[in-house]
Formats: sequence, structure tokens, C-alpha cells
Amino acid sequence: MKEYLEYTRVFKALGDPKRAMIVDMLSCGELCACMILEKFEMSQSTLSHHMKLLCECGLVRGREQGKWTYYSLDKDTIDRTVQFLRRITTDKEDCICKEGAVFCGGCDEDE
Amino acid sequence: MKEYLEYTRVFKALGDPKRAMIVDMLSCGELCACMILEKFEMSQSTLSHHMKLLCECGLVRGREQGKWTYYSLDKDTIDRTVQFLRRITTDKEDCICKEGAVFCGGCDEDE
DNA sequence: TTATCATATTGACGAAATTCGATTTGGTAC
DNA sequence: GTACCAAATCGAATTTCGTCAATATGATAA
Repeated sequence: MKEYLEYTRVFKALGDPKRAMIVDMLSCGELCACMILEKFEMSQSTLSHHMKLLCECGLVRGREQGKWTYYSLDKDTIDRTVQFLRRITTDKEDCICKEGAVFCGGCDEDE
Repeated sequence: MKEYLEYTRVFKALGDPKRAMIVDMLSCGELCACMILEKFEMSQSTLSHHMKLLCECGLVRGREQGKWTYYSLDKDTIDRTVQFLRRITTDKEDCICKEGAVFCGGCDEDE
């Protein structure tokens, strides 16, 4: 259950087009905030907010150096997120659909 | 650009824990709405709303039969979403970070 | 037809997200 | 020290989201 919350935060972060584009930009390597800001029509405070969200869910790491902050992707979080997505979309023995009473008598009888 | 919108809708759909759980439940096969409803503490209208979102982004397909609606995962959408996630997080030649002027003079000079 | 059942839709509400301008923080340069 | 720059934070306006009760739709059963 805690696992769902962990990864749905990542998905929520990727659920905004501008944040997905920021992730894409970072795929080639570390960038400082000002470089990212140049590519988008948004205020500095808005970008900072997006970067905070991306960092909080674990997708991105920030490294402060002097007055700049450099951002890069956390490949480990990405790998685990892909694995989670694969897991919840693949048939498996311990699926939550098999826990407890999931039967709907009406449906079974009338089908 | 249109691609970002297409897949961020999928991520947004996966960004809610209950919807992620619904996807997980469907991973073992088709289920009717009433079966899913039994597993969650939410009203029928709320579930219907979630199912609509999951269908609209392409993750889930609905099949109406009599008075029931059966839902199942769209594996193709899932595969393409995983590929998209891999693409935007992997170093590549045609990355958007290489388009146009992305330089931040100040950063380069002072670093 | 009338009743009933499964699901979808509508309308309303509070909570959360997105955005910006203004300000603050903390580092660098003079 | 002061001035300046990059980034974070704050406060407020607007939009979107998640939720429910009530109602509508549409199929089946009697």
C-alpha cells in the first residue's frame, strides 16, 4: 500500500507536460536551473516549484554549487518506477485482485 | 509535443493511488465494475469517474455486455508508455535539450 | 408494461495543484 | 562592507481533481 503512494507520486510528477519535458531535458546530463528556465515560458518561481516536486518524488536530484543548483535524473528511481509499472500491469500470483472477497455473486450467476 | 500530452495523460491517470490499484487489479484479466467496487471504499459514481479517466487515456478498455461493463488493460498503451518513459530518461541524439539556444552564458563562464 | 439492477452522468463541494509577483536566502564579486 | 545574481519561499488568485448524493440511462426480468 505504501508502495502505491511512493510510485503514484512519481507518476503524478510525470503527469505534467512541462515536468515531463524537464525530465527529457535532463536525460542527456546535468543542467543548472537557469538553463532549463531558458527553454520554458514560465516564471523562475514556477520552475523552482516544479523542480522541488521532481526532487521530492525521487526522480531528480539537486546538487548545489555556489549560487547555482544543478539537476540530474536519478536513474535508480526511474528503473524502479518502470518495474513498478510493469508489475501492476502483469498477471501475477499475489495480485491484489486475489485478496479477500472479490466475488460479485450477481455477475457470476447471470453471466 | 503532442506526444508529451498523450503520455502525461496516462501518467496523470496513474498518479492516483486508487486508480493505480484498479490497474493492478485488472492485470490478471477482465473484471466488471461491480467486482472492482467491492474492493474499494468509494461510491459507485466515483468508481465510474475513475474508470472513465482510465479509459480516456487509453490504459483501460471497457466492454459493455448487457447491463454490465467489463474492464481490461490495454497492453499496447502500457508498452508504449513504458517506452516513452525510457525514451525521455535516456541519453539520445535528438534530445530537446539540444534544440535551439539552451546556453546560459553566465553559467558557462563562471563555472 | 413495470420493476429492478448496473452503470453513467450531473451538480456541488472542499482539497489540491498551478501559476505568478514579491520577497527572502545565500552565495559571489567588487 | 555593498551590490549583484541564482534559486527558494511566501502569499494569493485561478484552475483542476476527487468525492458524493441524486438522477438519468439502458438493459434484463417478471
